[in-house]
Amino acid sequence: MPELAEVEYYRRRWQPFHGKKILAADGHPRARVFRDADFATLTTGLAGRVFRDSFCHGKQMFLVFSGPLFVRVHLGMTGELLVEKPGYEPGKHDHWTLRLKSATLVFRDPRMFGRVGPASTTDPRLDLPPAVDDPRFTAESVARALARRRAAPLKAVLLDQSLFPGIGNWMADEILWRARLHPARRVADLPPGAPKRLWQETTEVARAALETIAPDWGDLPDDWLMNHRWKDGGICPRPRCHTPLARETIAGRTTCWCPRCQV
DNA sequence: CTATTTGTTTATCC
DNA sequence: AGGATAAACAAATA
Repeated sequence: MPELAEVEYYRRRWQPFHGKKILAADGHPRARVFRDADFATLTTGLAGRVFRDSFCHGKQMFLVFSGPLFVRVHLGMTGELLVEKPGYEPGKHDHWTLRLKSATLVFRDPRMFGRVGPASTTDPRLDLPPAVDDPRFTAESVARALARRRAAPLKAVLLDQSLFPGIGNWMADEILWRARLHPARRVADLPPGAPKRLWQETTEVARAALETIAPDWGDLPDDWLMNHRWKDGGICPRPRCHTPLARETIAGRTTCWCPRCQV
C-alpha cells in the first residue's frame, strides 16, 4: 500500500515510543524481509538500546537507536507497523517485534516485498536525493530529472525513486491528472512549461496527501482522481468533464487517466 | 482456477 | 552501452 504519506502515517504510530528502551527484539530469521540485513544486529543487537528517533525519506523509513544505529524499514506493498500490548504473541506475518516495557512494536508484512534493514552507524540522509516533500526538491530538480529520461513515458519517470523519492502508483496518476499530461507521453515532446507544472503538482499532491493521510489515514477529497480510479465506470472528477476514465498498463503498472483532460 | 494489487530488483531485449 | 520492459518475489482477495 504505502507511498510517501502512508509511510509517514505508520511512522507516527511508533513515534510515541521515542526515548523508550528496547528490552528485547526478535523475529523469524529466515523471513524474506531481512534479506539485506544482519539478523543479529536487528535482534540481540538492539536489546538495551534506546529507540531515539525516526524519520521518513520518501517510501523509506529510518529508526534511530542509541549508538547511534540507523535501521532502514521499507513497507513494500503490504507492510505495516503496529503497536500491541506487552506479551503480544506474534502472528504468521509478524516478522519483527520490539519489546518495550509498555508495548510490543510489530512489523507485519504478508507479501514480504518490504524489508527491515540494513542498519548503519551513519545518517543515511546524507547520501539520499531530496524527497518530494523536501524544500530542496525544486523545479530545477524536476527539470534535471526529466533531462535524464528523455525517451521514457512520464509515468515511468514519476515512479523512479532516485528522481521522485516517495511517489508511487496512485500519486503519479494524481500528479499527471492535475498537470493534464498523458502518462504515456514521452519526456522528449513535452510542451514548454510542463516541468514547472509537474513540480508544482508533485509538491502539492505530496503536501495535501501528508496533511490528510499522515495523522489518521483520513479520506482524500472526492475531487481527487484517487477516489475514482478503481471504480468500474469511473468518471473524471474534474468539474463538468464527466469523461469515463481510461485504465491501462503503462510502464508496467496499472495506470488511470482522463482521455479528455490529459494529452 | 484466474486475475488483481498503492513496490523493487533482476533479467532480457532492442 | 544504455535504457526500457517483463518477470519474479508472495499472499490475500474477488
